[in-house]
Amino acid sequence: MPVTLHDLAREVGVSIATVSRALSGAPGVAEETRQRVLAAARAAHYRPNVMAQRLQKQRTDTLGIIVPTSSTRFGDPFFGDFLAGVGDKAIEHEYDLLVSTRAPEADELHTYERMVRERRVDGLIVISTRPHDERILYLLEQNFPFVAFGRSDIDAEFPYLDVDGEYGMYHATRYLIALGHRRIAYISAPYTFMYSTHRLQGYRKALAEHNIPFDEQLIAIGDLRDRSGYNLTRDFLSRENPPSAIIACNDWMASGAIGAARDMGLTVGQDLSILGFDDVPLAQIVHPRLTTVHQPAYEAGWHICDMLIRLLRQETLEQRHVLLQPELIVRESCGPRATS
Amino acid sequence: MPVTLHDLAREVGVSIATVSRALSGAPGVAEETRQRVLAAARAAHYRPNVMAQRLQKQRTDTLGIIVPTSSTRFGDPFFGDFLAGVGDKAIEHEYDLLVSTRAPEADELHTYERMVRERRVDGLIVISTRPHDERILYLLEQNFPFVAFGRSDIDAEFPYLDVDGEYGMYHATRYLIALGHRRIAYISAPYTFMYSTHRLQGYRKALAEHNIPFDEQLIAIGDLRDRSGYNLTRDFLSRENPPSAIIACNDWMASGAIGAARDMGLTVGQDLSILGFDDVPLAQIVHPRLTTVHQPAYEAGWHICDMLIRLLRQETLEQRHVLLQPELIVRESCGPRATS
DNA sequence: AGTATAGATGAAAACGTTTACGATGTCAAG
DNA sequence: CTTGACATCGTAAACGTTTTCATCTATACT
Repeated sequence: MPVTLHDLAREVGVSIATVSRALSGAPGVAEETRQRVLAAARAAHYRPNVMAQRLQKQRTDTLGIIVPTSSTRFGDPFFGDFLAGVGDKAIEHEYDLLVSTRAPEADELHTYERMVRERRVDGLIVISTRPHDERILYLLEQNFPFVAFGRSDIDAEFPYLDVDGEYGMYHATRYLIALGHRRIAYISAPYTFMYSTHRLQGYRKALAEHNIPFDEQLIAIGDLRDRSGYNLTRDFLSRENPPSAIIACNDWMASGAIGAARDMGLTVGQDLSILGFDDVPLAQIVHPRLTTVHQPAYEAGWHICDMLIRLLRQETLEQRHVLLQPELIVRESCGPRATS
Repeated sequence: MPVTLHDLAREVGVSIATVSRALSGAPGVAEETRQRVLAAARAAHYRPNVMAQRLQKQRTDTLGIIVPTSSTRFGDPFFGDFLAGVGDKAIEHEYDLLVSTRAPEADELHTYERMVRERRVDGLIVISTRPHDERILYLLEQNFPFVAFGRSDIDAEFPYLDVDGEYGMYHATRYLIALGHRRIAYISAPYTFMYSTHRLQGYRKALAEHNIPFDEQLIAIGDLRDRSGYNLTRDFLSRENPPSAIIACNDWMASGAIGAARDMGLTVGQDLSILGFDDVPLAQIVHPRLTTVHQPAYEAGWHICDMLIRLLRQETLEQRHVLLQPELIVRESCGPRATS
């Protein structure tokens, strides 16, 4: 039913080859003919069949991203912003964006194979990288174009963009130290995320620089949700020698920590300092407003997508490894150590 | 380079038609041949070229959803959850999910045309419906399969799933009235969203039932962000006869309202009652925890996607119009009217 | 006038599938 | 032995493009 090149060709009285050339702007067609074709196309509301184009061109003009919905990550506004950045960039260059949630029961690599082997997409964006990331190893092995959001510790080079978690945590920790804190608890993200390690590094580096011994007891691992921030904070605060400050690996856990402190009768920002990571909108809503490390989610998505598109177009990337330096946003949840 | 049907055919010594039949499970191929083909396919790691299949079948096996990134909606975790529900359902039935952000400068309908006329997707999910929704009119006119999240006021029937905002607001308002409140301010969403009207209806209905006159002065329109909730609340509270309760059309504005009340020295839940809508994770984090109307975002996305797939498979929908009744979640942000 | 050249066009192959149709072979019933 | 039914398989068309190559015409040059 929809109008095809063939229809237009018959209409105008030329061959489909000429129509194709006229519409694509290819050289080798008389200006007068081109105008006739364009007029006919407009009149008939012609639109190309993209599937036919894709089969012919052996390109899908589609980018893919696979997100685990089971994890906490999808409901996180950080992710929504990231995706918005990716999407805006993609459409700017007329790429489609295929978002696939990972079927929970299925093997994760199976989802990647589906994308790669069945040629559903031209390139992939890999998010929340992990140590020894098998997805990256697979894509490298298949020689499939991708850009990762985050680094990994595998023994191979690949293009990525990452927010420098070590840098961010280093400065956050220094900030707390400058405020007089010495016992700073740290609520980490699970070590299955590569960034956990980096951020912890920054924390340790700042401590070391100020000759504060690293205390294993002050490290806890949360699940990124506010509930675990709450529980772990209650745990920390009920010890005999409680910390005077707590750093959480994301704003949700930090917000949970604020709730715990409040429930235990402490004034956050005075009796206890709490510092987050991400700077999601929530950070400005909780009371007191959260001092945190800002991750430019939208920009990161935008930039990664840009890198991937350049990769696909064979343009040389000026930088295959981008490390963004996050900024510490000082609000009200941290203060000088209470002199008790 | 990748292996095709043709390669397999040559390998096994049969025609590509037989190979195709064997792989697809179609009848008319000897069991012994089928096994040989399957073995060869496995050995060669054969995967079909989906673009070729799509061109041939005239189906894309892809669902589309278009999201405006400029609006506040994308960063909203509500939307992330919704999308997760859609994505999980889609992959369950082996559909791809195409997520397109609307190019901000471009005409919105242009994005829909791209999807429909160029046959990028088999069906669409239309979100945040509006009064006289031109997108719906367009899809109806093109006879293109879609399911809407939300109703509209246009003069035509179409399949949708909606959360009954009138029901939700009606019960929320009744709840406040039962607590003794009479002057209940209402921070609406912009009327460009269809649900704004419904929710306001529920509010008015509850008032009318209790013979409380509707006061235009108590209605304000926010932009869904916490900032506007904050500003409008300060505005309400600085009047000579301030309301004793405030309903906001989403949790973000409600959270902003909580901040404003706090800044003005009021204790939320005692001096002032605040009620939200959506029940995003934030609602449990703010202090006091927000009494709000729960919208099942994930389930809604899941269900809508299910409806769309059934539509595409020509199965008859048991219900073309689904109205979910949201539940009031009572927490701590509302209390009896202060007897001053 | 003859010929080289450039520009415009069409025929046809190709992309990798699915499927309608026809051909072949086998076997049982008449 | 003939006939029909059935199972199996191959041929070829189709899906709607893009692109290579050959053809044709008109112009310009010798």
